[in-house]
Amino acid sequence: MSFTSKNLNSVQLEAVKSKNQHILILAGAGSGKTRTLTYRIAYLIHEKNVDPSNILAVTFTNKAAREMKERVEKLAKGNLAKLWIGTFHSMFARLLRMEAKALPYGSDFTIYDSDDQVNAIKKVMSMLNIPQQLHSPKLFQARISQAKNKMISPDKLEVKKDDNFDVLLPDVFRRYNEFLHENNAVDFDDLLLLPMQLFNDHPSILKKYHRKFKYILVDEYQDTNKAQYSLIHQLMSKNSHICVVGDEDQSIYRWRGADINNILNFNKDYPEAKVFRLEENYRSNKYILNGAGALISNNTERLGKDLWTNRKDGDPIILMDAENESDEAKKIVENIHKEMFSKKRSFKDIAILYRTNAQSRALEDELRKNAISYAIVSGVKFYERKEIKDILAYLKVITNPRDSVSLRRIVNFPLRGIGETTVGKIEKFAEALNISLLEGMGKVQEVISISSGMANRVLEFYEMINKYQKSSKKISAAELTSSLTHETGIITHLKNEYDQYESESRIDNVYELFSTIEIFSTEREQEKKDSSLSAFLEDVALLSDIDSMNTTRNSVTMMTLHSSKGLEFPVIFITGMEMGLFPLQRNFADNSELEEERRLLYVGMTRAQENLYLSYARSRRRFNNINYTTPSLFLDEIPSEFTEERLAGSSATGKGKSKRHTRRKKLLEYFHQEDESQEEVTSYAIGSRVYHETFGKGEVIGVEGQGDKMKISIKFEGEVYKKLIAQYANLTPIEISD
DNA sequence: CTTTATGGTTTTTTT
DNA sequence: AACCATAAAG
Repeated sequence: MSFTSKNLNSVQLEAVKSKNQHILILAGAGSGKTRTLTYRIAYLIHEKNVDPSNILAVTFTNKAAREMKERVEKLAKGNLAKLWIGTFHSMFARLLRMEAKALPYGSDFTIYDSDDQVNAIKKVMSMLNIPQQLHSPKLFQARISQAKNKMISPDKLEVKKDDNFDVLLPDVFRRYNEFLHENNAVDFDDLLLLPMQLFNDHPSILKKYHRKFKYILVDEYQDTNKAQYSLIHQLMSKNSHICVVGDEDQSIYRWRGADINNILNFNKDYPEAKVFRLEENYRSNKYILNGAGALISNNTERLGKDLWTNRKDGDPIILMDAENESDEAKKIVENIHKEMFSKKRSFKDIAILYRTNAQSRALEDELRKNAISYAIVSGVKFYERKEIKDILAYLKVITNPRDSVSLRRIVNFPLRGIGETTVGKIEKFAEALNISLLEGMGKVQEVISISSGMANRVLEFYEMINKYQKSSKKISAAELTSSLTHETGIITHLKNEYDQYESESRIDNVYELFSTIEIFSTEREQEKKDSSLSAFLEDVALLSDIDSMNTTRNSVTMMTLHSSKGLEFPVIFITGMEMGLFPLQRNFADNSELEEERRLLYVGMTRAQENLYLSYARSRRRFNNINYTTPSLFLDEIPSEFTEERLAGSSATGKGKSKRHTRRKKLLEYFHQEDESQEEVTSYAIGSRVYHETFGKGEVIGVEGQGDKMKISIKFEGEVYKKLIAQYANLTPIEISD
C-alpha cells in the first residue's frame, strides 16, 4: 500500500490519515507539503471511498494542478474526471460558466487580461474626460484590482479628498465595471468576486455546492487574498472538511493582496482544527538550509519554525562578485561549465533566478555565446506577442461579439482603411441605439456622416466576422483560426512588415498557435470536456508563466524568483544581489515590504538542492545608465559559516572572509545617502502653483514617487496637462497671492 | 480621413 | 518590443 511510512514520514502520514474535520499543515520549504496534500487526496478517494466529485483542490498554478492530478491518479487508480483541481481562477471561471444562467453575463464571457483591462480603463477615462497625460491608466487598473482583491466596492473606497487621482478613482472604478458588463467581459478579480455575488443572490446554488464540495483542500494558503479567503469560507458548510497547507515564510504576493493573516488566523476560524508541522527538509543541504534559515530569522512577522535535515554537509553557499552584469553572466557560465564537468550535471539541473525580468537580457547573451541551451519562463510571453494577441482578438470577437476592446484592436488590423474617426462615429451611433459596436458596424450605412465607400469597407469586415461566427459551430477551432489568419491577410502582413528573420519567427509563432489550438481541442475531446473556442481562450487567459515551462528539453531554466516558487533544482544561481535591485529600491522604506523581499530571497535559496550561488555586480546598467551598486544587505544576513566567498579582489577562495564589517559600513553609507537625497529635493504640495520655462504657469495636481524619481503632474494654463520629473523640470514655485 | 515615420517612454514581482 | 503622441504626406 502507498499510505505507509515507506513513502511518508510520521507527521506527513498522520496528516494524510487524519480524521479531523479541519486541518492546518504548516510546512517549511522542501518538507513535502505538496506530497502530503497529494497523498491526502489520494487517500480520501482510495481508502475512504470519497467520490472525486466531492473534492475541490486549489493549487497556485495550473502546472501544480496538473502534476498533482497525475500523481493522485497513480495512487488512487480511480477515474478522476470529476475531481475539481486547479487554480482559484480556473476553478471559479468554470463554475461561473456552468451557472451562467443565473448571472448577468452570457456563458461566453471574455476574460480580460491586464492589457485588455488597461484598454478598457482608457476608454472609460475618455468617457469621463480624464486626459491620459494627467493620470496613467495603468495606475487606475492597479488600484482597482487592489480594491477588488480586498473586496472594497467603489462606494467604500477610502479616498484622500485633496488628491485628484483619488477623487476620480471611484467614478472610474464604477464605470469600468459597467463597461466590462456591457462587453460581456470579466477581469481576473471578477472571477473571484462574481461567484460570491452569485452565492449571495442564489442561496439554492450555494446549497448545491455545499453539498458537492465535502472536502476542500488549498495549497499555498499563505498567498490567498481576502477574496479567495472569503470564497472558500463561503463554500464551507457545517459538514464540509477543509485542509490548508502553507508556510508564512514563503508569502511573496502581498503586493497582490495576499493576506498572511489568513494562515496565521486559521485556528481562529476553525478552533477545533488540528495543526501539523512539517519541519524536516528533504531538499537542500545543510549549508543552504541553515543559511536560508538564518536569513529569514531576521523577519519579525512570522510564527517561526525550525527546519532541519538529515543530509550530509555538502557544499557551502558560494558568493560571487562581478564587475558588471555581463561579467556576472560570464562567471555564471564558467560555473555552469564547472558544475557540468566536475559534477556531471546537465543543463536541466540548473536554474538562474533574478528579481526582475529585465535582468535576463545580459544572461541570455552570454548563454547564447557559449551555446548553452536555455529556456526562459516567460520573458516576453508567447501569448503577449503582438501577432498572437491580434489573432486571439479575432477569436474573442467571434466568441463574444460584445467585446469591443478586442473589436477595436482588429477592426483596422491588418490595415483596411477604417480609422479611429470612423470607429468613433459608429460607436456614437451604436450607443444611441443601445446596440453593441459590432452590431453598429452591421448598420453602418445608416450613419449619415460616413461615406458609402467607407461604409462598404466596414460592412465587408462585418460580414467576414459574421461568416466566422457561423462557421465556428461547424469547423474545428484550429481550422477556423488558420483560415481566418490567411483570409484577413495577417500572414501576408507579417511577411511584408518585418525583415526576413523577424517575419519568419513571427509566422512560426502563428503556426505554433494553430498547433496549440489543435492539441487543445483533441485533448479536451478525449477527456470529453469543453473543447470550444471559448474554452481555449479561457485556458489561455488563465495560463501562468510557469504553466508553459518546458520540462522535456534539456536546458538551463531562467525565471524570476516569483516564478520559482514550488520548484526545485540541484543547482541555483541567484543574480543581482544588490541594494536597490534586491531588495528593490521602492521596498526599502517600509519594513513589511523589506520583509517580503527577504521572504522572496528565502524562497529562491530554498529551491536549491546541492549548490547555491549568489552573485552581485559592482555596477549595473539599468534604464540605459550605469549605476554603481552596493551589495545587498541580505548577503550580510547569511552567516559566513555557511558561505564561501569568491571575490574578484581577494585571491582565490577563502572561507569566511572578514569583509563583513566593511560591507556593513558601506551599507550604512548607502542608507545615509538615500536619506540625504530625499531631504534635498523640494516638495511640491498639491494645489501649489509653479512656473515652467516652456509651459508657463500651472497648478500642481499630483505628486508620485520620491527623490530623483519624483514626478509632478501639473495643469498648465489652457488645459495643458503634463507629468514632469521634478529633478529635470526646473520648476519655480509661485506665491499663492499671484 | 487615414497612413506612415519618428522619437520618446516604458518595468517589480503576476492570476 | 510595444505602445503612445505628433506631424506631415497621400
